[in-house]
Amino acid sequence: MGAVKSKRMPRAVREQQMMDAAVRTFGQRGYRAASMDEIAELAGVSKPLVYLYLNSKEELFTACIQREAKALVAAVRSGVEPELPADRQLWAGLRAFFTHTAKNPDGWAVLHRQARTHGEPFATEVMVMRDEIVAFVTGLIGAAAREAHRDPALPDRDVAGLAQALVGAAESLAGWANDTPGVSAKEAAATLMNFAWAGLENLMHGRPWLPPSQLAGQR
Amino acid sequence: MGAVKSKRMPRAVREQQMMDAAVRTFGQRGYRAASMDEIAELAGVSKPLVYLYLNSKEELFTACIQREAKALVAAVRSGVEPELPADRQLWAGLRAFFTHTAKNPDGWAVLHRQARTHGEPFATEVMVMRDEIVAFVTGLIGAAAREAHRDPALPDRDVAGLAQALVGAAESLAGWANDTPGVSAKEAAATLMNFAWAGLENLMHGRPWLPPSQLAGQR
Amino acid sequence: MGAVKSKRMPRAVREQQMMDAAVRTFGQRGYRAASMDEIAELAGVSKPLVYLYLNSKEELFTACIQREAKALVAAVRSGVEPELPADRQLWAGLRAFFTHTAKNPDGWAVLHRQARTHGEPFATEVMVMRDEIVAFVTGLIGAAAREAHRDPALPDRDVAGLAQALVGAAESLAGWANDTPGVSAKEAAATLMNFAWAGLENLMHGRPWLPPSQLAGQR
Amino acid sequence: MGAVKSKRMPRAVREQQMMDAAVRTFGQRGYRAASMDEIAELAGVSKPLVYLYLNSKEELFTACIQREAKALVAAVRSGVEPELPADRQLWAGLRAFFTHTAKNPDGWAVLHRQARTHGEPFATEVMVMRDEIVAFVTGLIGAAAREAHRDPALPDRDVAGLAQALVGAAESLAGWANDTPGVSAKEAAATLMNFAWAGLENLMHGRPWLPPSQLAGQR
DNA sequence: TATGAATGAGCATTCATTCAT
DNA sequence: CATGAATGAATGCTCATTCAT
Repeated sequence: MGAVKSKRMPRAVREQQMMDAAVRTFGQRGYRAASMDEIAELAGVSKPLVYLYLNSKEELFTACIQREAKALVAAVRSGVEPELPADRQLWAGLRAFFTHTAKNPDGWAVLHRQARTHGEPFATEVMVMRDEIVAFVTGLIGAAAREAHRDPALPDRDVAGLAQALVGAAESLAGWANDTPGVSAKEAAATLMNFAWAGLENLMHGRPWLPPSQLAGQR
Repeated sequence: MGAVKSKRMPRAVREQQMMDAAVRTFGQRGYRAASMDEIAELAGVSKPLVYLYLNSKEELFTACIQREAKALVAAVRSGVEPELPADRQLWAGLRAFFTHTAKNPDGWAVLHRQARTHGEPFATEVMVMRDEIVAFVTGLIGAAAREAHRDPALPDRDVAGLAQALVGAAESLAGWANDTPGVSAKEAAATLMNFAWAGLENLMHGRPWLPPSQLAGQR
Repeated sequence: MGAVKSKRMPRAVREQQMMDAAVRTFGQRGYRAASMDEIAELAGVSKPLVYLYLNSKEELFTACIQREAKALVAAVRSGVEPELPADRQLWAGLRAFFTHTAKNPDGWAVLHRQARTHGEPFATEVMVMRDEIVAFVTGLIGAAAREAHRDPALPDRDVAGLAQALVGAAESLAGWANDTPGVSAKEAAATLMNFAWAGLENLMHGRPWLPPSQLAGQR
Repeated sequence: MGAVKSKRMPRAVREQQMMDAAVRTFGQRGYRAASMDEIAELAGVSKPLVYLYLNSKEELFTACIQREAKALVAAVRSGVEPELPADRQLWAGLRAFFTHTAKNPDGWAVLHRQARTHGEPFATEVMVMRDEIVAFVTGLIGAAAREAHRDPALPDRDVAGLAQALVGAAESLAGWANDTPGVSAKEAAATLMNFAWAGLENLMHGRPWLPPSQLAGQR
């Protein structure tokens, strides 16, 4: 199960082993509670080698964040076919997302829990990736709205808020699916589609929910 | 700006000062990175006094979690009138929630980010509170479904998933509203209602979104 | 069993309560490990009062040593009748000694274990008392030697060494008797008399044990 | 006087240096009063290195106790020739004992004063060694009793008490010899043999000292 | 007489980080 | 390429001691 301990491996391989160990340790213990000793031991190398390759705890953590972020974005992207209608794209993206986070719980913990918890400069790293995903979702919602021939279009600001809500719900459900035995990636995706898409459709077709004070005039 | 440094205060007062400082420090730095020295200094007292009153870092953190959880639940409760229809109850609850988290960003950070990130025994404390809120939302969705004379009723399991998604989205939007200048509590609440309620209504009236493979037969 | 907690007691009484608590705590925990908090609590008073009456931990410990030393010497003295022959005086003294140490294990622990373990200035306090007892025993041995019409007399230096050995053996047996269930004061005293007196008699009558190198000429 | 401060020594050597420093510090100050800072400084290393090699203050103290106990037992053992008659074995053992304690006053203080004073788990460590020595002495007394064709034999319980007294006297004399200038190991051993052996011989030949109440019938 | 409130100083322990080989 | 040896700088926690009432 553990990596076979062998000497003289190429640098790239060793680096990946170290980062595997680091992601696991950071994901489970958190940034502060993870010790370089533990990471080095788990990676099967000496501590100075970790420093030789990755310079410092901070850089190591940053490298982990970047690697995991890249992997997550790649997974979502590779699940989506841009030709399909918006809801099927979203459905595919969510399934890829929940599948990836379920298969990489430590990586997901690093991105979602640890990186955002331990302040600058780590939070920024994740924000870049998150914004990329938010932009993708924003694009989908906009496209759907256009498909629905909605006129006037949903204000950009509203679209942004909805995308944030959707991505937030997805993040939260990912944690829930990982922590709740018996919840599959597909089920989590379906729950979210049910929760979100029908609501989005109503919006797109000009049937928003309105606060009570505005009920009189508009509903 | 800071409280006037005065000596010899009754224990109850000092304890609140210490916990204020602790919530702020824990919320911003995280459990591990926060030092008792910093907390004591921010509270304007010496470290031994913090230990005399609050015993240990762990107990102090737990006390913070409990105080903030109680305050949040109380805020949401006091915003809701149980006589109103389900959507207006939810609307009121969300406004109270976003208002409270906006006014207590550090308390919210302690509950949402730090407590859940730093493992047992802290996570459990928050779970109790969170489950209470999830149960409240679950009740609302169930009530709404009954009001809509839905038959057959939404399966319990689906309701649970939806409640999780809604609460998760709310938690995420709270962070977003806190971090994005110009987003008011009311706006966040409206975004979430729009996102969630219309979708819930579709579900309640038996119009779920269905994955592509089932489209042929069911839609 | 514990002291009844009542306010406004005369100083002398309070002081004794504090010293009782202190002797017990010092005896069981040791000088360093005993905390003023624990002593004050055990005495049923507040810490500042302990300081008001006894000034400092060091003075408190010294006071304990002196009180217990006085009590021990008084106990031994009161058990001895100076008219009796030397062996019966010693026998009476030893019984009184073992009886007292058995009834005051904490006091004895303070004197024998703690005071001598924690360096100056405490060791000196005990030495004064110990030397008094050694002098008493030295006197007895000398008297016995004269009774035996020993001529030439035992050299003073030998007598001193023997007294040291006897007192040391007594101290050690006191600990042994306290720690070994079922060993009475009388039994400990008898063991020591058997061990010591017969040997002393041989010496007094000019039949010393001699090291091997001197055997040829003297035995 | 002090060892030349040199860096980069093999672990085994450094460990001995640390334990030398620890024995000295613990012996003079006591377990609680000794600080790891002081030990590290005396050993000429930094504190983390002490922890790296010896894990904790408690383990360090235990390691000291075990090292010193082993050394003391080895010293006594190597001084004894099992072929000799009992009194000469005892004489040889005592000389070895007093010689060793005189050469290692701090080690002896650790074993005799500090370890037994500071409760579990340290006291147990010393007890093991002490019981070994008591057993050795018990064996000698028993052998001597048989050599003396004593019949009926001395009861086991009496032999045990005598061995305790002898070992206790030896321990006490070791402290006395260390603290009293001009008392050699040989002298201390001779004093104890004089004090003890002649008395033992009386016992072995059936001439015990009896308490006054029993004099009438038995002497 | 008696105490609740408060602290300066110290201690065991840990950790990220660097040399010398 | 790889590591055993080593440390400066915190950090959680405790304790003897004092002050204001």
